[in-house]
Order: sequence, then structure tokens, then C-alpha cells
Amino acid sequence: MKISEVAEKAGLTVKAVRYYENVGLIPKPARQQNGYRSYDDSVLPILNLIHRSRAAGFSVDECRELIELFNNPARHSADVHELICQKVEAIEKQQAQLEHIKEHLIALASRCENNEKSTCSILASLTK
Amino acid sequence: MKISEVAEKAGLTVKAVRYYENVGLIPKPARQQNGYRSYDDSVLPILNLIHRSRAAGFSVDECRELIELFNNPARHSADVHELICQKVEAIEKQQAQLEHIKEHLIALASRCENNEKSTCSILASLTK
DNA sequence: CTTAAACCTTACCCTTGCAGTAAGGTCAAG
DNA sequence: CTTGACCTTACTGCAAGGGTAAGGTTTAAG
Repeated sequence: MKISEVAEKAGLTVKAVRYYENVGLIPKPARQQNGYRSYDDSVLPILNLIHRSRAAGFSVDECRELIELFNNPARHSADVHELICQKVEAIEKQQAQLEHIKEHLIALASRCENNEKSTCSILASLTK
Repeated sequence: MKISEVAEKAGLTVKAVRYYENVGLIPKPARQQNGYRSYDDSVLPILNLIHRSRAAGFSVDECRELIELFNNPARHSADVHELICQKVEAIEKQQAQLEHIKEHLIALASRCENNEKSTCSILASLTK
């Protein structure tokens, strides 16, 4: 398989696949005579794992941990469970922050004159 | 005022103040004989605006828009209101995404064996 | 047979919002 | 006189690739 083919099968871009190789997430593939990367199917589970966990908000470094667990036959499923739960907590923290900011903005907006004049209590409040 | 003084008054780092100058958010200040930047109080409202709106999730470019409105005596307060509301909508979009991801992760975790064995339906699901 | 499209390669710059560091100048206190 | 706390510019780095250049290859069509 050439790179565009694995990329498409995994739902990734060619650029991304080469990037994951550069940062060591996936092993360096064999090369054809012409220098083209030559993949076999064994890379697909890892690429799928990367694609899905990136989409689920994991950083590339966190993907690395997941891949190590995936590659480790002596892993405990509880370790994977733990990683997922940590991510859920991180997301909840982020949600709380966003909620906080949103409420602040809504409070600002509600005090706004919202008309064609230049007097603006939002700007007044933000520059104080 | 020297740079560390304005920075502290606005709750910013010296680095950040110089950065905002470089990207044109604040005007280039006068210089003392020794080359040190010399600020007067007029920069403080702008720095406060930057500090608060950055904390509220605005990008530096969005801060630029706010500053332009702040500097424009012919502004309409409705325009400021509009910017805030757009930001609120963006935050809500982000919240919805996070919620989506979180639910996905929770669903994964709930199906996990969560024990000392290596069989892991999370990894199975992510690599499929 | 030739050419153009569609691949592939490496390598470098761009993004965001600064922080860190180097290498140096300046200023006040002890 | 020296130490320490400031200040200056300038360069590098972070995340996670995207965009582009400049070139080699292959394949389908004319």
C-alpha cells in the first residue's frame, strides 16, 4: 500500500501520516525501489487509533500512551480505562472554564446599551 | 512608567506587552534616553482590555477588533454587543463539541472490562 | 512516443501567543 | 567596584500539521 491509500483508509491526510512517522507514533515503513513508502495492513489499527483518539481530544503525546498500551500484550484494561477517565475529567474542567467565561460574557452583553450610540458599558467594563 | 510597571498594573507579563506592541495592538511608546520604553497612563485601558478579553477567550486578532471599536468614537455599542454575542455562540459550539466527545469517551469507558487482564474493548473499538 | 495528470519524495516556512534564553547595556545600592 | 535588578534586541521552541517548492515516478491518454 502506498501512503495515500493507508491515509484514506484511516481517514487521515498524507501529511499527517508522515508527521506521525516523524514523531515516532508509527514505525518507519519499508520502501519500494523508487523510495515510496510501502505499508502493510498492520499499520491500520494504529492509524485508526490515532485518528479516533485525536478526534476524541487526545494530544499526540496521549496517543503515544494509548499506542504503547495497544502494543503491550501485558497491559491491563484498567490502565486504558484510567486514561479515558482522566481525559473525561480534563474535558469537564475545560467545560467548566468555558461555562464560566460564557456567563461572564452574557453578563457583559446584558448590561450593554446595544444601540447606535457610542456609549458602551462593555468597553467601559473591560478597560477599567 | 517603565514596562514592568505597566505590565504589572495591567496584570500582564513584560514579554506579553512587548508582544502586543510588535503585533500592533498597542502604539509604540516613547523611549527614554537609555532606550527604555516609557509609557503613560493612556495605554492602561487598552492593556486592560487586552488582558480581560484574552481571559474571556478572545484571540489576539479579536482583541484587535475590540481595540478598534474602543478607539473609534463613532462606534455603535451594538457593534460591541455583536462581537460579544458571536463569541458566546462560538463558545456554545465548542461546549457542544466537548459534550459530544465526553459522551463518546464515557460510553467507551462503560464498556471497559476495567481489570488486570489485557483484553480491552476500548482499544478494540478505537483500532477497528 | 510523448506528454500531462496524478502520484511520490524531502525540506522549509507559516500558524498562535507568547516563554525561554542569549548576549549585552543601564542603574541604584552596598 | 561589584552585585543584582532592571532594560534592550533577537533567536528558538511549543502543537499539529498545512502549504508550497522543487524535483522524481508512474500511468493513462492521445
